[in-house]
Amino acid sequence: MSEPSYVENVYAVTRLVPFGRVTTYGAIADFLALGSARMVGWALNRAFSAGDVPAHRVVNRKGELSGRNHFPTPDMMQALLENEGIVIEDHRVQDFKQLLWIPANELSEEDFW
DNA sequence: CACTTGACAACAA
DNA sequence: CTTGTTGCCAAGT
Repeated sequence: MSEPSYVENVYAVTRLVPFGRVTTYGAIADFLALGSARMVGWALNRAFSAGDVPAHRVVNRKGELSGRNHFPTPDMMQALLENEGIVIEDHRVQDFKQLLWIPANELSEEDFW
């Protein structure tokens, strides 16, 4: 098997985000301990098209749906999140801090590898 | 090879 | 709220 690229790691972590929860670019970048938040954004850009990656659960550090514009339709991201019970207002996740799921804190690195 | 852009983060003013 | 700065790294021009 090919060695996991940075992009594949981002996909893997994104798939681990629980239903009804969200994570941030920084949280993923911190968990992977390489690259940067920018790389995560770059990777996620292809994520939704690449396969079954719940990219809608990834938001920026303010809880804003910064990537909604990259979905087939800008409304799709919010719709998907609301479908999971997440309340969105003004393109921002309400109770963001509560819903935030940080792999580095909720998950063991060894468990992921 | 040099420069710019990008679903960013974090802080400062 | 906006604007600016620094760090980060790949891809595009």
